[in-house]
Amino acid sequence: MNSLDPTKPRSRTLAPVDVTTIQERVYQSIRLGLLKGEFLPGEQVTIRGLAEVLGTSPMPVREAVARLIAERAIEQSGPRTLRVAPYLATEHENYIRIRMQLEGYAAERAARARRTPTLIGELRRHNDAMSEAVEAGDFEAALAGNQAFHFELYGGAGYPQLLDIISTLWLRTGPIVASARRDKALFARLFRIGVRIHDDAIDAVAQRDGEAARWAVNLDIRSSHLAIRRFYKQSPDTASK
Amino acid sequence: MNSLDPTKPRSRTLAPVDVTTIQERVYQSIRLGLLKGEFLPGEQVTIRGLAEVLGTSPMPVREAVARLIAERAIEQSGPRTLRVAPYLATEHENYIRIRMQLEGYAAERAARARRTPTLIGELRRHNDAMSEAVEAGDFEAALAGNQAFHFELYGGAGYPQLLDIISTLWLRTGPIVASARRDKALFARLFRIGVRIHDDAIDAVAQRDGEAARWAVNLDIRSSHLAIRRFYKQSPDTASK
DNA sequence: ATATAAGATATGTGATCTCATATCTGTAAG
DNA sequence: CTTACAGATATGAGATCACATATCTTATAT
Repeated sequence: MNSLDPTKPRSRTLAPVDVTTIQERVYQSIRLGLLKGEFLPGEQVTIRGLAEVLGTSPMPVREAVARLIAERAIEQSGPRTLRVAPYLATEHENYIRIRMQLEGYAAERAARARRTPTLIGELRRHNDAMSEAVEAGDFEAALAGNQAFHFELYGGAGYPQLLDIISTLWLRTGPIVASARRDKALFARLFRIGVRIHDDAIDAVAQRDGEAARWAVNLDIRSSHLAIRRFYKQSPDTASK
Repeated sequence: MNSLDPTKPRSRTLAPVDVTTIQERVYQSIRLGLLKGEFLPGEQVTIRGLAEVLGTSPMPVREAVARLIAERAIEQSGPRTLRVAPYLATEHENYIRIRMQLEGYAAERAARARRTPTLIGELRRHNDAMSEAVEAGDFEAALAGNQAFHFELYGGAGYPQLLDIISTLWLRTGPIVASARRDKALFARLFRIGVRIHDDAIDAVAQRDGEAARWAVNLDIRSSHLAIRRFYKQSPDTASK
């Protein structure tokens, strides 16, 4: 009563098939694209266009876009027009302040949490990867490393709900940060500073100093914000339009 | 060249028609229902069912629901099943902590902001309305008054983005708080305490004491949380199921 | 009376079609 | 060469249809 059980076909090496909905995969795909900087702030998108690029029909894209609109990553700029959230100086500054509150809190909690040893190892790993990527000029990898570092840290706080909210904030600021990588020099400088601040954050976690961890993260966010602001000040053409 | 301009028909008393999309109105309607406690935590909903109640086709509801899923107000509990976010003790506790951070911050900023005089008047008005509603036993109005008070206060901080995030958090905890009103006694007690704490918050704003405002709001959230937790502990049948 | 299986129903997902209208394109007039 | 207008195109919104399958009903057999 094993290979003859009709309810469970005899096991072959068939890999389990992906049963997630198309809508879900479309959503994740666009989300990743936003975080990787494959969209410019303010860039117009169309449902049919995305559907064609992703190789599906408009239907699943519509619902994925609806979700992204709810997360304020995409917005309706007119009666029949969708665009990636544009860069608006004061609005962005507001998001930065909120991020400092939330991510600072997450870092503080992570530093004071239990299982810091493994966490520290992971943080070091991500930061090293980021550092190497920056020196190698691989900005895409540096961006990914930076993101991995932050979410590893915040994940250490131990509540998924907080991570979830923070990630939607990254979704909004993602295209803005990522598009600034076109200024190679600025980006390299920004990331080198980032690596050093991350080291401070790691030390803070190692010493279980919540206050210092919060401070380091806030410095990281703030310094990144200043660089971004300068970038958009000198080339405002990619802004709202 | 006034009443003969064909581009602008001569003005009558015709009220401008509502041009918002059905989807948007459906979304707002469900959202309000969630905040007013017209849905129980964990309650199953169907797209076709909502469409019928709202008098539209399933299409607009689908996208509205997609948005609410992104906001974690509705979730998919199975392959083809949607439900209002259920009450889960630890998850709810996490949201409470996040709310204390964010709403405390908003209150602090509001207290330190400029135009406090008019703000204080509005806050008093909402709190009085809430108080009267509680004594009259009109819990729906009390709930609305409480909500109005909080958002008036947070709005005083002066950034819409923060208000936006807080409101999605209320959307998640809304059905949980609202459904607890079935215990009349508990609810009355909870709200009487709330009114007093609001008074403290108003005083803090009047004295521009940011720290005190944060403290008052956090106390309000915490005390509400404790009451809710007790309610669900004594009647866990309405929980996740 | 209970348990099992077959049939019916309900439901989210996806595709396709229609529609009103905003936007683009090209041509002709000034 | 510029401008204005008409036609064509593109786009989001909504409706309808189709489908796979989970869930509920019902009937039958033990």
